[in-house]
Amino acid sequence: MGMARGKIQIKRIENSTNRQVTYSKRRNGLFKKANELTVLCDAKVSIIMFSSTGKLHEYVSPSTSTKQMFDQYQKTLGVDIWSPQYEKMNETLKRLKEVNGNLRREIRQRMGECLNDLSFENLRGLEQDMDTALNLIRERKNRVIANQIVTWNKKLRNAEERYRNLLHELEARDHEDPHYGLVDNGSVFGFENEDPRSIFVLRLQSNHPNLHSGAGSDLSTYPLLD
Amino acid sequence: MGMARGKIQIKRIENSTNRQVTYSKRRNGLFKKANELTVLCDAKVSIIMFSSTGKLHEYVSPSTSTKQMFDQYQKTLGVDIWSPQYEKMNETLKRLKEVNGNLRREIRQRMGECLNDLSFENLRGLEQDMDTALNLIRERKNRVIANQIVTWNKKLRNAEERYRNLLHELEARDHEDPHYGLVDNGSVFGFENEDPRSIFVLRLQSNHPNLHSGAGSDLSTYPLLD
DNA sequence: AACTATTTATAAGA
DNA sequence: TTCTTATAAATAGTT
Repeated sequence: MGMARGKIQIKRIENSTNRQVTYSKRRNGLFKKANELTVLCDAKVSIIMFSSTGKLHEYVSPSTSTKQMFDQYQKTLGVDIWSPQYEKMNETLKRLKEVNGNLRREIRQRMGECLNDLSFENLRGLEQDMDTALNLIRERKNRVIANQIVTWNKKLRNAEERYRNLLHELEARDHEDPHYGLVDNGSVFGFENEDPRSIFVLRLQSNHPNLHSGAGSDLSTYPLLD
Repeated sequence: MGMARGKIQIKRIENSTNRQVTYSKRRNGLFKKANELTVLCDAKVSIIMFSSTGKLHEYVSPSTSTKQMFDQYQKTLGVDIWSPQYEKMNETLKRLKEVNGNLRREIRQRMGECLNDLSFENLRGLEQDMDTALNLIRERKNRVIANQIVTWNKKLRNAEERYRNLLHELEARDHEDPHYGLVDNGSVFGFENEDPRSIFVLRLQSNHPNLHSGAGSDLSTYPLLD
C-alpha cells in the first residue's frame, strides 16, 4: 500500500538511505493512523518501534501512558506470565526472609530464649559454644583494658613531664622576676580538650545498668514474628 | 484520512455499531501498515490496543515478541523508571540483605569473632549478656536432664514391676508344670523397640566432639561477605 | 462481508 | 529534511 509513482514490492529496501526515508515517512503515517483510531473509536493505542539502527520511537494515545498500557496488557493476559526476573526476585526475597528468621532464632537461642525446641544435645553444644565464645570475649576485653592502661600510663607520664617542665620554667622565671607566682588554674595537665573516655579505666568497677543497650542488636528493631 | 464516499471529521464516532466497524477496519489497516514497515525497513514494531469496550488486540513484528519489545523499551529508556512494585521489592531486598548482614555480625560477635570493632563498653555489655544467657542455657539443660532422669526412673520402675510379675507367673507355672524353666532372652525389659536416646543420660559425661554441628547455624551456608 | 467513490498515503523526484 | 505530484491504498458509506 502507500504507493505512488510506481507500485513497490513489500520486501526489505536494500538502499540504506531510501530505507531510512521510508521508515520516517511510514512511521509518521502509522502514528497518524493510530491517533485517528484513538479519537474516532475511543480506543487506546500504544506503538513502540525500533529502526534497523536500534533507534526507538513510540506513540501512545493521549489519554494514557505506555506504562499504563503495559500494565493493562499484563493484567489482561494474566500477571504472572510476565517478568521471570520479578519471580526470581520474589524467590530471593522469600529465601532471605527465611534465612533472616533462622538467624534471629539463633540469636535468641544464644540469648537464652526459645530454648524449648532444642534437644539436649543441641543444648549441650550451645552451652559449649557459648562458653568458648565468652572466654574469647573476656580475653579480648582484658586485652582492651591492658591497652588502655598502657595508654593511660603513657599520658600520665607525659603529663608529669610537662608539669615538671612548666615548673622548672616558672622557677627560672620566678628567679628573674619575683612578682610572678605559680599559676595553677587546673589546666596544667592539658586534659581539658581530650576525650573524657580516656580516663574510663577509673570507672571500671562501677556497675553501669544500661551497658549493653548499645551493643547494636537488631532484635529489638526486627521482632521475631512479622 | 481514510475516507471515501465523503470526508469524515476526526472525532469520536457516536454510533456504537459504526464505531465498532471502523475500529475493526482501521485496526486491520494499522496492523497491515505495521507489518509493511517491519518488512520494508527492517524494523521491529509492537502495537497493543484496547477498544472502547476494553478488548485487547496486538501486533508484533514476526522477528520478535511483545515481551522482548517491552524489555528493549525499558532498557533503552533506563530500566529503573519502570515498575514501582519492582523497585519497592528491590529496596526490600536491599534492606533485608543489610539486616541479614547485621544479624550475622551479631552472631559472629556472640561466637567470639569479629570483636575488633567493638568498643570496650560494648564488649562489657556483650560479656554480661552472654553470661546471663549462658546461665539460662545451663538452667534449661539441667531441667532437661532432671526430666530425663525422672522419666528413666519411671521406666526402670515399670520394667522392674513387669519383671517381677513375669517372675511370679513363671514360678506359678513352674509349680503346675515343672518342665518349663525361666526364659531370659534379654528382652524382658521391653526396651528393644524404643528410641536409643532414651538412655542418653548414661552418656552424659562423654565429650562428643561435634555436638554443636546440628545447632541450626546459618553461618556456614551464608558467609558474612557476599 | 463486498462494493466503490473518494480521500489519504506515499514513492519517486526535485 | 521538506515539498510536490502521480498514483497506489485505505476506507466511509452503502448494499
